[in-house]
Amino acid sequence: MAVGIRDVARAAGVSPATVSRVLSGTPVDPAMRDAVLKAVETTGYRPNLAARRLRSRHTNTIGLIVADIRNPFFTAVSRTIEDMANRQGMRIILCNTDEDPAKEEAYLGLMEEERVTGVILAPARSTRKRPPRDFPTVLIDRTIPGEVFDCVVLDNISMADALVQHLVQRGHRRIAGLFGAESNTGRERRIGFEEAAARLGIAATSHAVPHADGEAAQVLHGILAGADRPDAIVASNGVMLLTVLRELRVLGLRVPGDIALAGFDNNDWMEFVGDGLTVIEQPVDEIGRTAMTMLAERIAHPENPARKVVLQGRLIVRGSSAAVDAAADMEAQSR
Amino acid sequence: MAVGIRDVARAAGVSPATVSRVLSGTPVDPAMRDAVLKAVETTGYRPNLAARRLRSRHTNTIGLIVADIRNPFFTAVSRTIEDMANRQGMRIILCNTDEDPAKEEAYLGLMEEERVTGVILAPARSTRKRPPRDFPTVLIDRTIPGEVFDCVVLDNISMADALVQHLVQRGHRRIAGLFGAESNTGRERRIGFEEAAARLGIAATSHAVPHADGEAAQVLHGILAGADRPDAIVASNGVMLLTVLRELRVLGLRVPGDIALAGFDNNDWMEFVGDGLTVIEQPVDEIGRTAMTMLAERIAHPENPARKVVLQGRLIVRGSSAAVDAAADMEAQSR
DNA sequence: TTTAGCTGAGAAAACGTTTTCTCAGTTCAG
DNA sequence: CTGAACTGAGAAAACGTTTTCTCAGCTAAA
Repeated sequence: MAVGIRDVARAAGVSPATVSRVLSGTPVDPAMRDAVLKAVETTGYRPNLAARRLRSRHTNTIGLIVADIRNPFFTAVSRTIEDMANRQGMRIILCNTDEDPAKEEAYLGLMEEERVTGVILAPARSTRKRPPRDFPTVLIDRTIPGEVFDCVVLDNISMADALVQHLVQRGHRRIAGLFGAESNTGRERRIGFEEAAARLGIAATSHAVPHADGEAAQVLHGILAGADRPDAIVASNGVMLLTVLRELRVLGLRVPGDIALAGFDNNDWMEFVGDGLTVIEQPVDEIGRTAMTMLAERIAHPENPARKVVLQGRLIVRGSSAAVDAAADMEAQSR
Repeated sequence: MAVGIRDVARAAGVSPATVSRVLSGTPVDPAMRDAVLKAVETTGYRPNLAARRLRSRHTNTIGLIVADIRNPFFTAVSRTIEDMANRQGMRIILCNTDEDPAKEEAYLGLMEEERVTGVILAPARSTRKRPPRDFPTVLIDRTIPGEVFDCVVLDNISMADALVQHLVQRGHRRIAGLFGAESNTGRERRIGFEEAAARLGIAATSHAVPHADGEAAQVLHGILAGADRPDAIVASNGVMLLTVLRELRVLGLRVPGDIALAGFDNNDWMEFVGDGLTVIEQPVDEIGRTAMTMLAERIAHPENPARKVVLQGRLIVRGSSAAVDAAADMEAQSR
């Protein structure tokens, strides 16, 4: 029933080894080559990848482990990675951890059983220590505290700083920042936020927002309904930004009329809420490409020291006074 | 170096076959069982999935082929599918076709080489004929014209109808519909749109919008800048909806003040643009679950006739007059 | 007690490739 | 012209499992 390499060999009048050689590009007598290719055609032969992987000991498979593919940041990075992998004849196995270290652990174990060529991992928030594995790994989005690892991350401190700077430039003086406390990403953004506020001498307060959605709204309610309401909010990630929007609507506050709002991660709809949301856009494409490249280099040179690549994001200014800001920027620069 | 099943067998003082039996749950003497499990522990044994797949002839892998994982509809469905698959000990291979039939074809070929257990496929727009494959397949989102196949799709006609009905109920009388002409999904939604308009006796015009983004904007411009501008627009999918929003902003038209806008596919940000966008929400979770279930049934009963499952969406009414509508609905129902 | 049937575990085959080994036929230097 | 080195393709081994085969030791029926 199923046609194997020996059937092709028989049809072409050669040995299975020769068929294998033709298929893998090893130089072979042209006449034989043609006969084999024709036999492949007529028999409808399809190589069995499981057998190939078992014998050849490379799987051409990379594992991609993220918290949740529905997070647009991960979606975008995944897409770039899948594209690159496909072009290199590689397969992607996609895994969602839901920020659960146990699930992450289970998937990493699975990757070992798959004998993957490598793994690109966005660690769960609370991952503390990465047990050494048998495969090369590149971290994206987050690092693991105290561990030196190949990773490609955003320059969170600078980007948060840029956001504050922008808001101050727009005239805001009472800025509240909402940050996740459990990931290094959230912590770094908070540092950048606080440093910028201190440097610019404004009254900014940063808050650690619990991950549970209900609690986040509660914290937020306290901030917004309090005595001196901030005139601008910085949200540390996409989920938080939506939570803020929801709470603002509950309180009947308009953006940007009553309060300004800025955040991280750009999405195609952001130009349409209010007068447009100002955000830091992550270089998702570059992150994906860099991760794949680093993985390839790690595979080629297992003994090289770990590298940390820190990429810059892009401030996307939106809103009614965008033109004004641009003018101010130019003026500032010409000085 | 690498520890195999024979190493475990040696450590446990049993034969490799027994180790295999323990691991696969075949009943085995409890004492031996414990010895094997301990040996697995101490040796750090990890089964080699390639070998297991080769010998056992099932891969526990399902292929998931979509146009673009960045489309939130596919993202959501993928997530559900990955979850279910994981729970059943199955792996997912993710493929993006970019609506390119050649890429789709290549990926289907790849799935054969992987000897996948089955495939869940969202056909490319222009896929006309599906060559028979060696694996069970379930289609999602779109069908293939003239082919009878297991598939799970939205009741596009009814849903488009519901959208028109809703807009008319809100007092709109000149509705323009924008539909993709190349997919059966777009065509069905157009039919529902036109049927509803005819039945309700309103002046609705439906347009086939080319896929290329530039052209779409151009067509749209013609519609919106024309003599009698429609008072409501129905966008057949998420991409088109964003194109409309963009064009409306270019023309300085406000939603819903100057013109109403409704569409397909619900997203978490839609409550924040204008007074909220009214859409048909697809039952993404149910689509994913159904697809997986159908795949399992197809595998169990290869000879059963193909089934087409048509699911209903949910009309999510948003916007300033939502309360008014709800009242109107209740009144209508009490009659 | 004898023996037919059953049970459970080890031995060996099998899965479909790639890779190593081998060897006949060539080439080329001395 | 001889023989050493090379070339290219077939034969056979190997990859790490699961499954089939086999057989010793039991159980239970006659």
